[in-house]
Amino acid sequence: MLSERQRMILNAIIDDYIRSAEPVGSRSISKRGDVSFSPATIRNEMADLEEMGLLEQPHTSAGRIPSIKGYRYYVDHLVTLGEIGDREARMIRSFFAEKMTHWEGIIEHAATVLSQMTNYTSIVLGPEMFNTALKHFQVIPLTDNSAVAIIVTNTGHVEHRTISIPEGITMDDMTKIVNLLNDKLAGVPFYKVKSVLHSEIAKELSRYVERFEEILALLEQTIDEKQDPKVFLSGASNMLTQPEFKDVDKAKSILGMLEATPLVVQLFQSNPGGIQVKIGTENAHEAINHCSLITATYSFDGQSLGTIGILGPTRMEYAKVIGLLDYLSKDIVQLMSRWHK
Amino acid sequence: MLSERQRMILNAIIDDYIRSAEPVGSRSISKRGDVSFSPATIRNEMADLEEMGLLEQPHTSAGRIPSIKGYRYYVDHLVTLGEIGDREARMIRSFFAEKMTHWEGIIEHAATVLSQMTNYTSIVLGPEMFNTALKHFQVIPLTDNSAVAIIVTNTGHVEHRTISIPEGITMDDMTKIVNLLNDKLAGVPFYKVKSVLHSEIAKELSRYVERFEEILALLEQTIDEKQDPKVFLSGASNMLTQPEFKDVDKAKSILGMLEATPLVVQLFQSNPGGIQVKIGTENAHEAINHCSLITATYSFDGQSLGTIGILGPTRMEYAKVIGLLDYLSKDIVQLMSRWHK
DNA sequence: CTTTAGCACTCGTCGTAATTGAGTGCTAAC
DNA sequence: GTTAGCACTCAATTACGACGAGTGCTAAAG
Repeated sequence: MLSERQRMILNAIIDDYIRSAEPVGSRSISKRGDVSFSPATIRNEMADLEEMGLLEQPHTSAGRIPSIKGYRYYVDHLVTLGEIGDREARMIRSFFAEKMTHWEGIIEHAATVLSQMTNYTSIVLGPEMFNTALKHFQVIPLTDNSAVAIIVTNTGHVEHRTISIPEGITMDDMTKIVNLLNDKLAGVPFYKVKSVLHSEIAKELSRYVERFEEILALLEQTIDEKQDPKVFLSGASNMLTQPEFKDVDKAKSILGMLEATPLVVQLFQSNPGGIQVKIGTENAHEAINHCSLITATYSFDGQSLGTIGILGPTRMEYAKVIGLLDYLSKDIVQLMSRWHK
Repeated sequence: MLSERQRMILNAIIDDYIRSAEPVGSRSISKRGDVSFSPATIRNEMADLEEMGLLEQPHTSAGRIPSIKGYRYYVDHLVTLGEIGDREARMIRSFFAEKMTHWEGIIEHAATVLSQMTNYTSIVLGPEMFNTALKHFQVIPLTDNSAVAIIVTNTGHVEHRTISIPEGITMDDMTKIVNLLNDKLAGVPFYKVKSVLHSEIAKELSRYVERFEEILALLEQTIDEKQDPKVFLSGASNMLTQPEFKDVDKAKSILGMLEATPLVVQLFQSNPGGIQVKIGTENAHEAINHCSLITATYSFDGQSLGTIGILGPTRMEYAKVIGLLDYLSKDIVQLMSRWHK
């Protein structure tokens, strides 16, 4: 348990360090308005805080910097969400003024705006198909032996793939099957599609169409294909602005990791919804052990539409970022429901 | 005009510099097997080459490095396309073994593979809709007042947008219009869509549907919407491997530029098809004045399907990259035609 | 006339040493 | 419990000399 004074000092140190990126000493804390004790007193408290593991010293004769545990305490107990600044308010307003054409577009654009507002990197994860339901399925012939298959989900998400059509299958057969699938599969969530296909549809289909297995297999594969969620990065170069990554090797390992979609997806796992903060080594990947990741999941009507994450150094402006993310998330949900009212 | 010996020396210097990233001196050239003259002789030639603007000296008492003009000469006259290495051959083979589901996917994946093979950054530009023709247009209702509009081009490219449906428009009217549009617009190239809409369709439509203008305006806007081509980056972090960008600021200005889609699109303008090399200041943007960009446009059936660019330092392995790009481009075209045979 | 050996000169790089100063911990006084 | 004073530590900065790679020029050799 921390005393009131200790909390003030911890707060002051973290604030200072977030601003300056340099170890902060007792003197500079003492000179701030809010903690009016002498450097010596503050030094004593600082030693205590260090013993508790909330602060650390890069070397003797340097000031203190917050430890992971220190940041954790700060985020959990100390941070007060800042007001949205003028500049931010303007950016958000113009964000909502733009015309949006896809779900993904909204989230992506939000991420771009966020990375500009914060000077950190933002990461967007597309929606998981898993929980959504099929709305419409269609095959559009392209040439004699190729076609485009299009899948629309109830959230308005669209997937498409080019498929090649086996020799001897007529477009007519294809259409029959696609129609039947639409009848039977509309509204079925994707995780059930496979079983419904086999239990209800296969038999019925056999009456209408010859060689139905072949076509069905093709379509099943088309609908069911697992794929990594789309990952969209914005402001990755902002990472290079941070003094902690002035060392190219560190920067490279982070940027390199961000380019590997599956690794990024891992970072976002265990997402209980709402806003979540992962600090330093709390993150799933070693490359960002000196970073913090703040994530927000946007859902509408109970279905996750995507996740936005802001990645910065552990010394990141938690108050600002959490505030923005929170604010924006409410606005986005509102926008979506107005759109879908 | 260069003498045979000068060309050999220039070639040797550039090769060396590409390998080592360090200014190369007369001695080290002389010690290579292929140019057996004394350092003094080579120094004389080097001074001449410098006078011609093909080489430059970072400072007195350093070796020479190639100038932009030097690289240009090298690329235009000296470079001999290397054979594809074992490792590369294997990667390309496994690339073609994977199952592809969209056009874009092929090009994107090719870019990923290229960036891994070369350790440079690869940039993919999606196809220009402009030249393609409409294959199919469809509107799929989502809720009472929203729908997904889907556009399929004759190249198998799919675009989609969510639109909101004005109060009082029935799905029935919508369907009628969409059907008519499909009849009339199928095969019409996009740059003509707008005029065809107005000249041929508007009048006919007025017979069927009330409030047709409103719907038509909506759909026109949907189909005609200009948008920047998709830009896809791969291996951007490879940039940080290059010793010339160990300075974080330089790296940041490059990566920052790569994140601005319109700027990247500019870089790719003036693309006559085939393989093109832009060296240093020949590039459209200052941020990559120390980079070279090698681009290849992939077309099939006369229509551009996308462009791949490889971005590296001016000191880049031209022979290897041009060779790979050339090789891959032929394979991709072949794959596409087999797919569409 | 071309090529090459020899040599003085330039200038960036590297390693070492000296200096500086921010910050601490401890002790003793308030 | 708080604070002033002081000795001590250690990273960062600066200064300096040695080193060496590489050049340009001159004069001799082919």
